[in-house]
Amino acid sequence: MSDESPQDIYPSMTIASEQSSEKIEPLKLGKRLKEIRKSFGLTLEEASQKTGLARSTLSKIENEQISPTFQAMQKLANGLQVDIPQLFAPPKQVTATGRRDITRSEEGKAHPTSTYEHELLATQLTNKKMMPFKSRIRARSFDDYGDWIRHDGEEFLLVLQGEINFFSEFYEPVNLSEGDSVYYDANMGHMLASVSEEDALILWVTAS
Amino acid sequence: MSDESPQDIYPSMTIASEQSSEKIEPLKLGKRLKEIRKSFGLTLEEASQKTGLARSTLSKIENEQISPTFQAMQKLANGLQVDIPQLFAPPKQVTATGRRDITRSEEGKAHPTSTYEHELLATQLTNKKMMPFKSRIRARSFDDYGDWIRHDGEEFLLVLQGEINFFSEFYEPVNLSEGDSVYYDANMGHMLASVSEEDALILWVTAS
DNA sequence: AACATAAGTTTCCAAAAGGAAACTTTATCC
DNA sequence: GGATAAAGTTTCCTTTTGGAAACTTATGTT
Repeated sequence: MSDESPQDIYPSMTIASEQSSEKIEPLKLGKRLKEIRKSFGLTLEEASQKTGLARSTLSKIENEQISPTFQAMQKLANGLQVDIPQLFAPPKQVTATGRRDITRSEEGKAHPTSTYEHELLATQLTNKKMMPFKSRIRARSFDDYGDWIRHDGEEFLLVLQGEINFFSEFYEPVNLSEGDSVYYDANMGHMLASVSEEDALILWVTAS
Repeated sequence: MSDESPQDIYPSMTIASEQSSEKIEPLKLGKRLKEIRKSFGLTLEEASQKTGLARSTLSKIENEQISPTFQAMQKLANGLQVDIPQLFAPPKQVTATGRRDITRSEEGKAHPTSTYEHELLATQLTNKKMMPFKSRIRARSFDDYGDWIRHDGEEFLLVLQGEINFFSEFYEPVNLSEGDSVYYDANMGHMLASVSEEDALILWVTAS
């Protein structure tokens, strides 16, 4: 489409390819924490308020002058709303350098079935970690499907328009209206139906 | 154990309204550590040798009399040959089997900054592959940010309301209106600003 | 430029963690 | 059961962390 490839503009984008074998991870927690804080656009003071740790303590952790206690890390994870494991995630290699794909409203790839009508998004990019698409929900009841839908990975779903019933194998059906969302394990049988007369419109994103 | 349905595991899955967002995870690290040590059939003395931590220290950690430092946890993970996230994983179900989390409109965890206002979704589930949240974009120009936002993983973004400018390091800025979406490598510097008078509302999902 | 203000760092001290050894409990002989 | 050895806990003390405030470095603003 209209998007030029980044390489053309910045051909020498340097991606550090750290190919160290199995070493004792230094695990730059401090650096990592700083990244996270910055990515939220927080100052030390703001982070301090959210986590309940002193400004000075955060500074020292970030600069690796001290090693936070478990309790401190709990406060960090809690206050900054990241999973604790995320704090430990080793600095990942960047495989996909500077890519993006824009999909204009109504321009996705259609993919109609009797119950859904999928509009795949960001189809220009392959090998993505996530697969986003919008769907128009035609189904009106459980019976419109043969069986549970079930596949690998996790799924996130947000209602864009209308109102749906979200059925799932291990739970009671739930009613979701515009703006509501669900996150679930897609191996668990699931299924959607529009509640109202109109078709419902939803966005969902899968990752496996 | 295997035919336990999620209801048993998550009996009080509150669909209606999960109010108390102020729960600091208990995360019985001590108990967990003891389990791991026992599962290897190690005594405190042996574990001490493997980890380099004193017998007494291990005992105190297991009995939650002290909270280990990050360094201590590295030694633990290293000596016992488990990765750190595993130390935090709940004892039984390690992966997200048959789980789900519903977030009602406007009920996410607020996370305001001067430029964004994040509403985190599905916060009940940890260790997710994706992290979804809605944001109100306050920023009106590039200058409202100090620098590019940049972090690990990939990001998907959909405009729910309003109109935004999507700036990114290697491309020209793009205008996105309601229904438009972008998928991009989050390591590439990026940044958003609302175009119109009103704040814009977007959904985004990150995966790393 | 000088000034004012905010962000980040360092200092100093109270509080908590880590280690050596003493102590208590549990298991294993006879 | 009593003696013995091993496993685990507690005590005591040193080292390190965490917080308040002082200090230094950036970022405006006039």
